[in-house]
Amino acid sequence: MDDPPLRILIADDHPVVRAGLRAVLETEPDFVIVAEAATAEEAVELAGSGAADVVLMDLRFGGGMNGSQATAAITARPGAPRVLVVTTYDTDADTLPAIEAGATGYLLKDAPPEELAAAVRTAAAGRTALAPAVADRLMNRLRAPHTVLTRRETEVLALVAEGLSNQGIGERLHLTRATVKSHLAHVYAKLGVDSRTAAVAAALGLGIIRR
Amino acid sequence: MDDPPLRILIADDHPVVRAGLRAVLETEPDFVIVAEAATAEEAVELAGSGAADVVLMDLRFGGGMNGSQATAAITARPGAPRVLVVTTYDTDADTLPAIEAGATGYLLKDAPPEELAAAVRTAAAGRTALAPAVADRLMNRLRAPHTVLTRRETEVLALVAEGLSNQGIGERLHLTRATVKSHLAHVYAKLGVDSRTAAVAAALGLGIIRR
DNA sequence: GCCGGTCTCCACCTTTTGATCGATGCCCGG
DNA sequence: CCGGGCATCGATCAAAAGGTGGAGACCGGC
Repeated sequence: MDDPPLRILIADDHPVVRAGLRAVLETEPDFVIVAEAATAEEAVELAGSGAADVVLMDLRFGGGMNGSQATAAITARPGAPRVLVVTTYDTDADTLPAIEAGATGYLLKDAPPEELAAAVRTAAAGRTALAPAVADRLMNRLRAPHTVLTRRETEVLALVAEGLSNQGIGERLHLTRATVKSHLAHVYAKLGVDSRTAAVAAALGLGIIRR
Repeated sequence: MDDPPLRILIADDHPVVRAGLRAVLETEPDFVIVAEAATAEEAVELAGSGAADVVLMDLRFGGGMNGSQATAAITARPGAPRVLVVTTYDTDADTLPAIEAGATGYLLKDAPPEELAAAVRTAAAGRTALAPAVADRLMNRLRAPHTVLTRRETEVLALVAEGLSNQGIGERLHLTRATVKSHLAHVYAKLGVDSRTAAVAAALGLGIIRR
């Protein structure tokens, strides 16, 4: 084993998780943790210096840029390191943007240590490393092509989810009641529902809106 | 420093988090990690053996018993160890049951290592260790004494959150529309809202209904 | 240059919801 | 045994939401 070491950058806002990933990965003799980042911005900066082969990226940071945005920023550059998303969350809302952003893999934090190490090697080699649960969902996604709401529709729907009336939404967005209703009618059609509450429920399930 | 060591049990379904907590806590010379549990059931069993002074408890496990239930099971016994909840989630839906279940403290995983160690000592001494964010919310909770919906009201509200109409809810529960409306009127009053969608939003925030 | 999607708005009509009065029966605790 | 909370229903009325069938303006792509 005289291969060059595999250089890893850990990006997570939780000190405990950083320590955990470090502890798990350092049991592999050819892995070297070259840096840790506590914010997405920091991760982008450190990844840009070319010091790492693989970035382990969390998706949610306390504030500011999120993990998907950071992933996009990192992978956009030539000669960028591979980004392996390691997160707690396993929903469409989280996975899809991360994968679109150019993540090489997506693991869940409940993965056993060996799987984690194996995924890092897979990612370093440029191949995709997906957690089984994530892989499953992606397959389903391909079968049922996904609902795309326009920006305006999503915006209106988000306000519906906050309990506002059409009138209230209109005032908030400087629109008439008619326009709001029009947007909502389109949303209902796309989601296959026929009431605002059902739309909110469906959208929460699909990860179109959050919380 | 010839104090007896402080014996700690780590309960979390994520290997990475267990490794992280272990790594962080082992920097304290008088801390000893006596065991790790990957399920809530395992945690209850290990805590019952009297081998630990403090249990670090996650709230969400993959399946089966959750952390609050495990906390209740552990603290119910005489001579039980202190339970310190350490989790990612910071919502009423998570904190309140845990505290009611007898947790001595509640920390978030983004706490800095020193704070974590300090909290373990505080908990071991039987004093309450709360993350600032959690403490804040508890204060608010005391000011606005909490909403208790009756079983029927909660049941109706849950169906509203699924997008059913009053008529549909009535059919599902074998009630007339009038009864459903009556229950909902009470729900609105208790939650301080005036529409079904707002009620769903509020209830999700308060953890009265889930997902 | 025209087509399609998006965003904006209007009018008319039906259905649903919410608000406000009720009423009855049940059960539990003081 | 009586009050109060709970659960069940009724009726009425105004407001909101949803359905239908439009229209004009903008913009990007073929």
